[in-house]
Amino acid sequence: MATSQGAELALLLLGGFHSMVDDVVAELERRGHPGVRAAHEFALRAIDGGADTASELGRRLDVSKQAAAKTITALEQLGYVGREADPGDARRQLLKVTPRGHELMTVGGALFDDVRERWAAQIGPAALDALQAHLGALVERRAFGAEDLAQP
Amino acid sequence: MATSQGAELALLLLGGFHSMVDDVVAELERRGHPGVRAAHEFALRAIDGGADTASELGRRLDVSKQAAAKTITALEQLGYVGREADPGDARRQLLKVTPRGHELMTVGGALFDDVRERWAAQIGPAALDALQAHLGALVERRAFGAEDLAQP
DNA sequence: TAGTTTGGACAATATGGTTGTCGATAATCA
DNA sequence: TGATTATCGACAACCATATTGTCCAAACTA
Repeated sequence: MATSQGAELALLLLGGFHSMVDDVVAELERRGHPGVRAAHEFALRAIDGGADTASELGRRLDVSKQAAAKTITALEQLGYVGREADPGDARRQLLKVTPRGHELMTVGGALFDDVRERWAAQIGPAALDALQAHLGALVERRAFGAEDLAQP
Repeated sequence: MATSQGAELALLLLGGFHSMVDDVVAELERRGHPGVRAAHEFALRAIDGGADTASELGRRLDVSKQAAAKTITALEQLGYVGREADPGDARRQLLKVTPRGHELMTVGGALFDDVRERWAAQIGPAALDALQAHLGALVERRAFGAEDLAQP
């Protein structure tokens, strides 16, 4: 029966994601950001976007707060985020993206855009825009979905 | 700076994949195939497509043979594949998809197609076909990429 | 036949996720 | 106000899925 069209599509979506991410991560390594995972990138964006506590990050990333806390620890050890006590709430540890963290976001974002541009050159900018727009319509954005990933 | 268009696209690709897979896995559970992960589905398809040894499966899935072997063990325990000695090569353990395995492939494929149809209804069949075709052009199919996945 | 590849297994390890529990602080409401 | 409830973050135990490295036996190959 050959692979179903639907399964094929799923594989393409995953393949596309990995293709972009592998590219970006490899280049990031070359540009002074070794040890970065795609998940870090996305978590960092979420933090910068307002998820300033571990619990909130967990909610936005749709993972448990414990998982989020682990990611934060990693990000902290890599020097991308800092934590400080919240003066208004003694339970909270406020997260703040460091300058190096912002640098990573900038570089990472540019690299993602590079890949996207390469893709645009291949199938045409209009087609890619349409692809992205349609995908956006299909996938109700759950704030910031960044799960998965692997390869050390 | 908002999220870069490129990063956005990557997230959408991942989100789309997860959206399809979560749906299919949940429905599969309801239809008598509990414990199945998307990775199993894809591995099974690869095996049925000719990856009849652990090493070969690893190559096609682009993971280590050890990882492939573990997947095979899982698939075997779930009753989806069988192993038998290769009469022509004493090192090999030949893999064979069981009838239940084929049943899973059929049902799983249909479920993926269902999701795809729902998507087609949302953005129009032509748009979805174009999306898939373009994605296919961008992602040089590496035989059968099925990595990632998570949530127990 | 000697040397190299290959298939599969085992062990150790890493990553990234999960529950569950807990103490401390905040928030709510009776 | 004071008691209950909710939330934050941390710790522990665990699980799933990968990874590398090592190893042996079997199969090519020069």
